[in-house]
Amino acid sequence: MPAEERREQVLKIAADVFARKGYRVASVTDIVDGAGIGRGTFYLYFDSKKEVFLELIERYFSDFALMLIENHKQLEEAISNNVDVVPVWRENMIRILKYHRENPDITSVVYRDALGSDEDFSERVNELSGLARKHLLEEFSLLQRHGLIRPCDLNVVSSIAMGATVYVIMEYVVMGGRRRIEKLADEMIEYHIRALSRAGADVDEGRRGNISAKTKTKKGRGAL
Amino acid sequence: MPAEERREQVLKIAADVFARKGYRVASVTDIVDGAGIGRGTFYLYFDSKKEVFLELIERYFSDFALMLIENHKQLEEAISNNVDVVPVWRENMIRILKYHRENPDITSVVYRDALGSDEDFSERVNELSGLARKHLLEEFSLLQRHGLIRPCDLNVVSSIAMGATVYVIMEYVVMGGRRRIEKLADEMIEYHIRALSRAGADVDEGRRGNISAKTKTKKGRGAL
Amino acid sequence: MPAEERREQVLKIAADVFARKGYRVASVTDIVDGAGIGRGTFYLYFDSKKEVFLELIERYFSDFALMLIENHKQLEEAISNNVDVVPVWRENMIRILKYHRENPDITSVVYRDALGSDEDFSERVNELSGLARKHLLEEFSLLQRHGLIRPCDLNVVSSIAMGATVYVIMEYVVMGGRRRIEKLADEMIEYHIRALSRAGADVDEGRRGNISAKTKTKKGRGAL
Amino acid sequence: MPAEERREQVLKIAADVFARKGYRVASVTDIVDGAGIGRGTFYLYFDSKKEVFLELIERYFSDFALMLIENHKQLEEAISNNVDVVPVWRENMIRILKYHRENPDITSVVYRDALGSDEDFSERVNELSGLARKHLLEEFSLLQRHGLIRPCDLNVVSSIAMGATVYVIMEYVVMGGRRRIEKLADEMIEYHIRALSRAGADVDEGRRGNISAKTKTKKGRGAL
DNA sequence: TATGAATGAGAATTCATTCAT
DNA sequence: GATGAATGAATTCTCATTCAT
Repeated sequence: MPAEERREQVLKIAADVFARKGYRVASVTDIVDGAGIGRGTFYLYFDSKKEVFLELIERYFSDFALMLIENHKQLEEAISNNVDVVPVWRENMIRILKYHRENPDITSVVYRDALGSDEDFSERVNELSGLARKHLLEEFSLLQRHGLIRPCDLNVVSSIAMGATVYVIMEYVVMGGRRRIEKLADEMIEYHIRALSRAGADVDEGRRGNISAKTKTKKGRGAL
Repeated sequence: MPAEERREQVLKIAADVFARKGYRVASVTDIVDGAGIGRGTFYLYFDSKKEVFLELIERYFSDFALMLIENHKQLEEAISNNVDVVPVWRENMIRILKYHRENPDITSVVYRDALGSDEDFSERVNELSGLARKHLLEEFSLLQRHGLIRPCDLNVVSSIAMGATVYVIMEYVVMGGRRRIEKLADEMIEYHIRALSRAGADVDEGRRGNISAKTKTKKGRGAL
Repeated sequence: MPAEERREQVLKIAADVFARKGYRVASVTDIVDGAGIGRGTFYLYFDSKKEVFLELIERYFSDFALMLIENHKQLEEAISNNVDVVPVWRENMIRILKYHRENPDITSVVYRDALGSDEDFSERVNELSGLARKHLLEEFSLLQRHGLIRPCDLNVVSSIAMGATVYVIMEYVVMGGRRRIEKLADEMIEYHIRALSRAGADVDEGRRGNISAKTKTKKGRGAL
Repeated sequence: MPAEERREQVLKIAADVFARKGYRVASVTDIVDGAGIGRGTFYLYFDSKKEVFLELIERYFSDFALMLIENHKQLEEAISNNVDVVPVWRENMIRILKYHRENPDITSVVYRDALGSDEDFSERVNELSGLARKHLLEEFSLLQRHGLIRPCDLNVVSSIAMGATVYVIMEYVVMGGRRRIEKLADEMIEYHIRALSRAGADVDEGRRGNISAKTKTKKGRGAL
C-alpha cells in the first residue's frame, strides 16, 4: 500500500478508536489491530501515539478555520451586495453542523479529549481553539461595524455563541441526535438573531413580569 | 489530624491535581505528594483514585442541583407574586457564576474530565449531568407556561443556554478571567432575554421561512 | 484484661483467622478486628504476625509430642505388663484423632500453612515435624524390638503411618467429616496392624491373582 | 525465541520459583528474573501470576489422571487375564513415584501450595484432587469386587493410601531422598498388600471388638 | 496499657516504544 | 518496508508495622 494511503488509513482508524475509547484509554494496540498492521508499522508512519492524535486535532481546526473563513467571505459578500445576511448566516450554520455530523469521530476526539487533560496538548489545542474564537469574533465584529447587530460585548457574545454551538453539536450531532440539521440551525439562528438584533433595544414599553429585551440591562435579569 | 478534616484536605488536593493534570494523567502519587501524606494514607480515606474523583463529581452535581432548585423556587415565587422575573434570573445567574469562580478546580474537573470521558464512571456522570439538564429545561418550561418567553423548542434552547453558560464559565471564570461577574451576568442575561423575549415575535410576522428578529426594525434589509 | 488472658484470646482468634484464610491471606486487621482490640495492642503482645503463627505451630507440636510420649509410655507399660498392645494402640489413635477434632483450627493451620511456603517457617516447622516423625519411629522401633511387628524398613513405615494419619485427619476431622472417631480409628488400626503383623509373613501358599501378604516382596506388587 | 518454547521456559522457571518460595511469597519479579526476561514479557504469555500457577496445577492433575487411568487399565487387564495383580500394582506404584521424582517442583507446588490454600483457585484444585481420589477409590473398588482385597471401608482405605503415598513422595522423592525407587515401592506395596489381603481375616474370627491381625499367629498375646 | 492514624516498601499489572529479523 | 516479541518505567493498591497520643 502506498505510504500516503496507509497513513490516511491509520489516521482514520485512530480517529475511530479515540472517539470510542478516549485518547488515554485507547491503546496503540487498538489502532494497529483496527488497521490490520503490525505494531512496528504504526511507528513507521507516526512518531508516537500523541502525534497521530495531534495530527487529527490539527486537521480538525484547519477544517474549522477554513469554514469560518468561508463564512466570513460569504458574509462580507452579502454585506457589500446589500442583501439580507440572515440566509447567509443560516447557510453558514448549516455548513458547520453538517461538517460535524459527517465527522463525528474527530468531533468527539476534539471536544472530549483534546480540550482538557493531558498537558502536552492543551497548549497547542488552546492555541487552535483560540484561533477559532478569533475568527468568530471577527465575524461578529464585521456585523457590528456595519450596524447589523446591537452594541454589546463581543467577547462575551463570541463565548456564548461558541459554547452554544459546541454543546449543540455534541448533543445533537455527535451523540445520537436524530433531529434534522436545518430545523436545528433555524432554531439556533433564531436564538442568536433575536439576541443580537438591534430591534429590542429600540423598543421601550412597560411590562409586568413579562420577559423582554428592552430593559437596558440596568435592572439585571436572570438565570442560566 | 481529625479524620473528616484529613478527608477534606485530600479531596481538595485531589481536585487541584485533577484540574491541573486531568484524571488519567494525575496519579495517586501526585495527590499524596501534594497533600504531604504517605501513599497508604490516601487509601485510608478512599478506596481508589476513582472514588475520590467520583466524590468530587457527586459533590459538584449535588451543589449544582441545589442551586438549580433554589433558582426554580425563586422564579416560581416571583411569578406567583407577579413581580419582574428578570432580577431573579440575574441573581440566579450570578449565584451560579460565583459558585464556579469559587470552585474553579472542581469545575475544570467536571467539564474537562468527567463529561465525555469513556471511563466506567461516565454512566454516573451522564446521569448527573442529564439531571442538571432536566432542571434547566423545567425552568424554561415554567417560564414558557406562564407566557414569559416566546414559543420555541425548549430542548434546543436548553442546550444553547447550557453550552453558553458552561463555555463562559470555563473561559471567564475558571481560566484567568478578571471580568466582574455582575457585568458578565448582565451581558449573558441580556443575550438570553432578547433571544427569548416575546416582543419581537408578537409584533411582526412578515417573513415566511426566513428567520429574523428585524421584524420591528425600520432599517430592514438584513439588519438583525 | 490480664495480660496472659489477652494473649490467649488473641492466639485463639489468630488460629481461627489463619484456619479460615490461610497465613498469607489473613491480615493483622482480621485478627485485631476479631479480637476487638486496636492494631497497636496486637503488637503489645506479639512482635509480629509471624510470631503469633509460630507460637501456634510450637504449641501444636508441643501437644503432639506430649501425646506421642504418652502413647509411648502406654505402649511400654503394656509390653512390660505382657498385655495385648492393640487396645493400647487403639486408645492412642483415638486420643490423637480426638485432639485434632477438638482443635480443627490449629490443625488446619499446621497442615495447610505451616508445611510448605514461607521460607522463614519451614526450617523450624521441619525441625518440629521431624521430631514428631522421630517419636513415631521410636514407637515402631519399640514394637519391633519386642518382636511385635514384622521386620521392615521402619523409616518407610513411619512415613506411611504419618502420611496416612495426617491425610485422614485433614479429610475426616478437619474438613466436615461426620464419621465417628472410634470407627475411623478401628479401620485405620486394622489397616496398620494387618500391614505390620508378623502373621502374613509366616504363611506361604500358592494363590491365583489373589492379593496376599506372603509373597516375600520379591515379585513386586501394585499401585497406589 | 519461538512462542511455545518461551512459554514452556517461563512455566518451568515458575514451577521452580513456586516450589522454592511458595505461591504467595513468590513474585512475578522472581519469575522474570529467573527466566532472564522483562516484566512485560511474562504478561505476553500469561494473563497473571495466578494463571501460570493454575496451568501448572492443571498439568499435574492431567498427568496424574492419565497415570491413574493407565493403572486402572493395567489392573483390569491383569484381572481379566487371570494373572497376578501384584506385579501390575508394583509397576503402577513405580510409575507414580518416578513421575514425581522427575517432577519435584510441580509436586511441591501441588502438595504444599495448591491443596488447602484459601486462594480463589482452591475450588478448581479441590475439584481436581477430588477427581484423583475418585480414581483411586475406583481402583480399590475394582479389586474388592473381584474379591482380591478384604472387605473394608474403601473410603478410609483410599484416604490412607493417598495420604501415605503423598507423604512418602514428599519425603523421599521431593526432599532429597536418595533411596532407590524400586525398594521404596516394594516396601510400600508390601505394607498395603498385607493391610488389604484377605488372608488374615479369612482364617480366624477369634477376637470380638478387639482388632488384630494376629489371627493366624501362634504367639498370640498382643503380637501383631 | 491501649489506640488507630500514618506509613512506605513492595506487589501485580499495563502499554508506548524499540529493534532484530 | 513490515513485523511483533521484548521491554521496563510507571501505575494502582495492600498491609505489616510504628508511634504520638
